[in-house]
Amino acid sequence: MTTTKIRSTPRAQDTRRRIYEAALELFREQGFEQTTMRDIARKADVALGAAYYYFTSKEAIVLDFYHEVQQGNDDAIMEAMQGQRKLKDRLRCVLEKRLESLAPNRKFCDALFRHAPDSKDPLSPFSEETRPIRERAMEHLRIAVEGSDAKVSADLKPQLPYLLWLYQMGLILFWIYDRSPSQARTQRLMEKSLGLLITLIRLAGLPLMRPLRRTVLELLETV
Amino acid sequence: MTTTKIRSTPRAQDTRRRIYEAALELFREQGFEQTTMRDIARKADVALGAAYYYFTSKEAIVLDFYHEVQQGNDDAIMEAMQGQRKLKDRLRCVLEKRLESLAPNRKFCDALFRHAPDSKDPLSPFSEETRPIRERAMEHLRIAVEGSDAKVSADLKPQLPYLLWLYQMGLILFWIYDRSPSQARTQRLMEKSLGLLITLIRLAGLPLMRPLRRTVLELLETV
DNA sequence: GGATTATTTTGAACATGTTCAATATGAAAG
DNA sequence: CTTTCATATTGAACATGTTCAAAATAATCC
Repeated sequence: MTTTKIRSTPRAQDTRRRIYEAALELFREQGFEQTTMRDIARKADVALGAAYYYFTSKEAIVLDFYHEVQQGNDDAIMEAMQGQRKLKDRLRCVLEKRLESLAPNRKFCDALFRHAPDSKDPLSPFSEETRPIRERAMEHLRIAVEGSDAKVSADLKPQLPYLLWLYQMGLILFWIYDRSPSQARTQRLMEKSLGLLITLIRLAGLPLMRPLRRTVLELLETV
Repeated sequence: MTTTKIRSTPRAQDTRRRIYEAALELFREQGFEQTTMRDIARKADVALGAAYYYFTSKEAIVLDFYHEVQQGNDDAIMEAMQGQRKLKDRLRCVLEKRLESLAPNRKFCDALFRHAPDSKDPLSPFSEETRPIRERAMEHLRIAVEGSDAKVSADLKPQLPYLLWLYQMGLILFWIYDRSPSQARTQRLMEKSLGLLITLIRLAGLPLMRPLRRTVLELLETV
């Protein structure tokens, strides 16, 4: 990670951790925007500059958090998928676990999408720098497909994880800004869109759809 | 518009205009981020505060620009569509004219999407405040469909302008960050995606697709 | 243990978006 | 022409993300 210092004494690790945790707590309470780097430093009992010694920017803290969450949820996702064979159920596992793990910190997840469209920005989900995170997420989705009983046409299969990842990011984005109680709308959207997705994947397998499928794949090539 | 002062003397209008034009020129030269409100004020020969007397924020200047561009291109779009009957061609007209009108200022259009996902933000393309702009754009797309020889199933028709608008916004976003020479990739993407779009609309008309179409429309209801 | 070097910590300084109280300007009224 | 009042303009002040040179601390070497 760009934001992680490799050489560091245990004491430094501790300071870093203190800053990280102070930040998350404040973000959780007041949101990302409302929280000041000065607030964070004060709460962590360090000088302002220390925060920047350990994190390249305010947003980098959130990225670290995202990275950690993903790591911590690796096993949970795999386990949840164990019993499931149907693609829809397997995908739902991945999506639900992902949202679940972000949930306590939903309030500041919007920071993750701040620089999203610019793939040159190191903090964008599409950037080179965040590739490891992205690929790990895609790997889960690949496994969800692989371990299911769904038939996927051979030419679509290699692109599917990326497509599903896009879908997942879209859903997360919707969830972040979903103001309905308990994000019920996201839940509904997930059910409906999962159903649609499965139908589409199934339809895409029909011989009749071959030209259409080809067009979609070509399109992907361009993007 | 929130950013427009209604009561104002000709002199004020002139000052406003001066600030606006200084801003656009600087944005064009150095991009949105790089340009300082102080730069703008200096170039317009006014004090810093004056800029904020006329515009609620730096981004509001860009929004004004977008508004103006849209207005100025109304006729051009309608004219361009005149001769065309095929839906694909008519849509291409709308998209191309839109990009064309933004092109000289492509460099700072990214500011338009800065607050996009938060529909509560006044500057978001999805916000209540930008509704007039959005509806005007959707109207163009509605006309593009209406005046074409394409058959659209009755239940899809009312939602189509919104869907097309989303599509258009996506394309603009891609275009803004398209680093290929002359944005050739956007051009390719447009052709391919337009083809896909037409096919989808056509397919959606088949009786066989009725349940699928219903699902999509339900999905839209949720969003 | 003292000197040297590397790491960590500090806080002042900077840049910039934004606010606002004070002032200047010009139009309307008397 | 002076007074009055709304409008327009000013620039200082503020908040906050970020940088950086200097100081403090810890680790390493002789």
